[in-house]
Amino acid sequence: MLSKWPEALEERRPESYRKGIEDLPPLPNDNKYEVITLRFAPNPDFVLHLGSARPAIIDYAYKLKYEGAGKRAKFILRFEDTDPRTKRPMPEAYDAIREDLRWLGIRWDEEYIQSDRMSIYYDIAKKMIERGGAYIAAKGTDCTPEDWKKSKVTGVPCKNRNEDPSINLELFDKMLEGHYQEGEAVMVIKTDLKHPDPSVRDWVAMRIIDTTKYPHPRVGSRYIVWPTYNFSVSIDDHLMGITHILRAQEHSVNTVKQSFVYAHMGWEQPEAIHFGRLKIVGMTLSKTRLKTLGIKWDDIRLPTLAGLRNRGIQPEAIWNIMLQVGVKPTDATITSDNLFAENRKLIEPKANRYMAVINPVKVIIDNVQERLIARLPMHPSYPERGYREIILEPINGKIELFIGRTDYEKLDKGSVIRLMELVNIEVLSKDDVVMARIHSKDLESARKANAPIIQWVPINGLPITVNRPEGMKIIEDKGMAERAVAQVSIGEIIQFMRYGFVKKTSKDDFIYVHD
RNA sequence: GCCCCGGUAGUAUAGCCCGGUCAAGUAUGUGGGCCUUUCGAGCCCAUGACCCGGGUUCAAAUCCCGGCCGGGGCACCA
Repeated sequence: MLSKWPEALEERRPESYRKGIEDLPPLPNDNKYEVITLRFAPNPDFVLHLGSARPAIIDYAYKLKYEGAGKRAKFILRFEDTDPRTKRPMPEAYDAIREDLRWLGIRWDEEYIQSDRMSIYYDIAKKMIERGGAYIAAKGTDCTPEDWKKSKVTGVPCKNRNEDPSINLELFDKMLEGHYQEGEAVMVIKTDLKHPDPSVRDWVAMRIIDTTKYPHPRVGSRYIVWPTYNFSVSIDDHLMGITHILRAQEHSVNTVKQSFVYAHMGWEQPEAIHFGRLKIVGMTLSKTRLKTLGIKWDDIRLPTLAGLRNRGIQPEAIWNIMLQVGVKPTDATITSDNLFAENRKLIEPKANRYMAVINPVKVIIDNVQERLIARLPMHPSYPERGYREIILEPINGKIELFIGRTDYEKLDKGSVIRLMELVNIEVLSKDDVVMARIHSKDLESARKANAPIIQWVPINGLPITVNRPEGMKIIEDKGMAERAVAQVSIGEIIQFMRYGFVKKTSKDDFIYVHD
């Protein structure tokens, strides 16, 4: 079992994942299938976000679960890009999605792109017509697209529905040859004209898209006849041997629609499991809304995987959330605090501690005779990671340093505070700067005086900027950090004590991860 | 309007198919305590839920009916 884990995950905390995976309910009729085959089928019109990552993680979790139980299992990645007009694929999305999946520790056994498989869909379409499972509604025949639409309301089949397959095959060839413009001809699956759900009645399987006007980013204008979602999915799921389909509730009617393709072709329909919608309070998971924001898809304000990755969220945190939410058909509402709490558990032991102050205010400690030395642990729970020292030399009997604005505001004349690991001071006056004198040195005295313990930065600290997302805004927190922060490598997550976890992005820039 | 699918503590989830062991488990949150030179983590204690009404039954979170509430679908989108 453990050997099946991608290295990225194995390095971290495989036990907890394993536990979550074991707890997943078994898939229906799992004994019936020799190889449990699952697929993740994104539309490459955008990158993955928290909502679209759910089926990917759950599918992959099931693969691991069954492999762990000694059964064969397969995970297939399939790009569904059969609409160059209204859901135009984003050329960068193919690679971006692959990267998102790899970041999640997901590996796929096979990969397909639907726009490469057009001849397969044409082939099956012809077989469907031959078998009398589909017909063409076309301009200039006794069954125009308008007639077909009417037939769904009246229940009276339009003429081509009962025609000999050869007539419909001929019309289909005319579609392929370009005799018809957009909207002038469609191939329709015969279902049930009296079905209680009107959308199930004789639905469109093939339609014409003018790819000279809307070229496909991968195959350009090579094809004008395109399969619809339900048709291409039915075909691919069968041809790829998919045994179980896990998808959102919004697809439940599609299972009904697709059953007619399976019935006409004499194929066995895969098991479908539908789960409810995932909502994150305060974040939109609507692709169309995210796209219209006009900011890049990996921006730290967005709930895209790329955005979360840049923000400093660990892939395991996303796994944990998804496994907790599971596969129930009910909707689930989680908060970003849930995600941050999971992430905190993961980064807390790794992140070393440093001091930084936001909006610095100067403190002058007067009448200091000897130098002061602070010895700070890199991480209080792991003393073996070592310490660093900050030495403050008095100049003319004075030591100057910075504290943060919010701490400054809580001070009054006479307040006693402890500068962490350094000294206890008493405030003498408070103007643009704080004048203070040494009150005592040891921690016990600070406790006795009920002195708050605050972080500080020496006068020669490093200027820093922390970019802190708040809703759709990014707040720039400007401040100073102790010089040891210069040694932190780019990309590393550390904690600025009493402020929060931050990720270093350049010499003096940081991203606020969460508190 | 029509057609599906749901409703267990603040949130998430287990239990429901196969009624009793459920005066409902777990996680997280919240309150309190311990620990700790930040925060967090950790440990201990506490808090808190079966949508409502009928029915079946010796017995209902679990089965049936009705209501209410929520979600989804009703495309030549996926």
